Amino acid sequence: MIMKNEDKILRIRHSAAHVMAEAVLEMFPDAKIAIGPAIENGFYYDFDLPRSLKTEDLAEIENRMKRIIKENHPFVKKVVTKEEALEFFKDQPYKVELIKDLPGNEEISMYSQGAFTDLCRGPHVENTSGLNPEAFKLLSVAGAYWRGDEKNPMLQRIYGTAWNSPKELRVYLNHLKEVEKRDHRKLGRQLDLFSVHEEAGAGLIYWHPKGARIRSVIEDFWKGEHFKSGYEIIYTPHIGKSWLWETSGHLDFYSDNMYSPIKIDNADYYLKPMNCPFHILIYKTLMRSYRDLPLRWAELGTVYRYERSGVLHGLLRVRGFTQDDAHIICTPDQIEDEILEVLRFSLRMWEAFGFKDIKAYLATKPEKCVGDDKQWDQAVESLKAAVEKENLEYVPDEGGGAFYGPKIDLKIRDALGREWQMTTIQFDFNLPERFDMTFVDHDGKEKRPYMVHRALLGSLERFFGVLIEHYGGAFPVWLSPVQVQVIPVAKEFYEYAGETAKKLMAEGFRTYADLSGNRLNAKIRNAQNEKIPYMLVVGEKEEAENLVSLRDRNGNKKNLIPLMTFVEMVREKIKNKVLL
RNA sequence: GCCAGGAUAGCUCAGUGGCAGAGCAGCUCACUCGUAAUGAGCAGGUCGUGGGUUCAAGUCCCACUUCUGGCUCCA
Repeated sequence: MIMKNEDKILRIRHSAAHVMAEAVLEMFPDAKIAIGPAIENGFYYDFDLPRSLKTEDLAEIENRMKRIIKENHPFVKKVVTKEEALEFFKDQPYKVELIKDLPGNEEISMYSQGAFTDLCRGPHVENTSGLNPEAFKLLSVAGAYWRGDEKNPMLQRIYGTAWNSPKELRVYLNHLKEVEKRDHRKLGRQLDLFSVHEEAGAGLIYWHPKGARIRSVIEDFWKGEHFKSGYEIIYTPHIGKSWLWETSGHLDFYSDNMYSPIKIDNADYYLKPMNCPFHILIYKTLMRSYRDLPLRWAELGTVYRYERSGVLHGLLRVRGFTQDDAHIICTPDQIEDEILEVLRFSLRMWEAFGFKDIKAYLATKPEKCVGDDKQWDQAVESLKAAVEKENLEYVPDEGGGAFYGPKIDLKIRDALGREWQMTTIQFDFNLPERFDMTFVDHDGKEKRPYMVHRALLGSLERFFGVLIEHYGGAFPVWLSPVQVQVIPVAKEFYEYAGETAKKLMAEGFRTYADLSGNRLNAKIRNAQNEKIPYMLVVGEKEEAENLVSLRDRNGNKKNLIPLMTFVEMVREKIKNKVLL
């Protein structure tokens, strides 16, 4: 039998989950088993156990799994009726629930290996010997609600990873190590980029000078690109009275994510969780003609959203963040061009920051929604047309749109192959209605404009987190907080080093001279650890003829070159936004 | 919020009921030192917070805060 590789690895992982369940049942004969699917890179199984598992238990489960694998049990499939299945699993309440929920026409099958039988659609490897006892590893124990619903009991989930060969397992474990090394929280501290202060509030980010330098470069670039692309930039307040949020509907459908109000002069003010209502108020300060549209208004708008304490995560999940937000307000016949242009803009942005692998997710009309079918169709069509024109791979999510409009989300793949959802381009049929936005059309009649909400980078915090991990802290020169470190070989050359740094600063570079008491080797090492792109070593030879000796962070050297040659070279690299 | 595991010097971590430790970073001093750590010395902690058990608590118990890995959700 020939099977595709993907199919084979799924069988291995799914079978590993069954073997794990068998091992756990050996240790806890009264355990209730829930579900155990194959997932990306591995598998898990959920159990209801008499006691909580410790990390040490994983080793024992692993050993039992190895033994079971070596015992060479075939995986045997058996097709049963619903009644037979219910009878067989009568002591397994989770299985009973699953069986009861199976549609009547579906074939019900069970798979057995050795002493273990599970309700399962399959497929599996033919025999436990199809698993390599040295090519899997149990990774962690975690809590997980039965069927992902927090009203249900919490089960214990064991995560594992399984591969074709021990070598593949080693590669994957190394990948995990690399992920850990690049963790933005770790690099954020090592490179002195940002911090979070528990005593001052979780999920709130402090940007240190070096992180803020990067942010400032990002913001400048972002603003420039927006002006070039026909956007205006606006600024709006951080709080708004309850009238605003009642009108927008946020107090009805978004209040779980909003903070309690602040009382000012007997009125309730809320921290903004979104920028849209503010932008709309600006729109409504004038009568708008079709001649004024499209309007493209962007804001680096800082919003605050309540996130449950358990989900906060470094820069990637926070309670206060700055969206690179914009609203496009246009007439129905402008919408297709506008969407295409936003998408192109977004792709240009990602390219500039070094991300090339991008996938689109298109979410269409859900059952419950506002707006009429014609609007939805046109909106979805314009989204589809745009991704197709750009030859972007896209995954449709039928019925996955919000009640107020369809959207495209872009997921970008980073250097480690992980996908991050960043860009969102979202129609809104709700707010124009609620705020009674209008424009005067050719015929002199007031009509409702289309509104599109979009964030390209998503939020600056989250984007920065992804950027740090993508580059492992070694940013391209144009983004590096320090671009050039001037390193004198001994005290007598400190003056020349200082002058050199001053000249570079005058040329617009971010640069320092290392005038510490350290020795040359230590200075190089420090610059290297800070991942500074360029080091200029200066000593007697350099000072005599106004030269510098270049060493980049990859260790490449170019000795005794004129300072201006270096300046021209780096200027080119910055212009082209290359790594080094 | 829920499940599990953590919180000890600025950082990384050791310390299993009996005098709070190490390395790095910091500070001081010495060293004429060419591409990834020069050496010596000094200083640094209410052991996350509050309560309890004990002759004695970093260590055991309870509550809270917060972090990590998940569940749910999302920029």
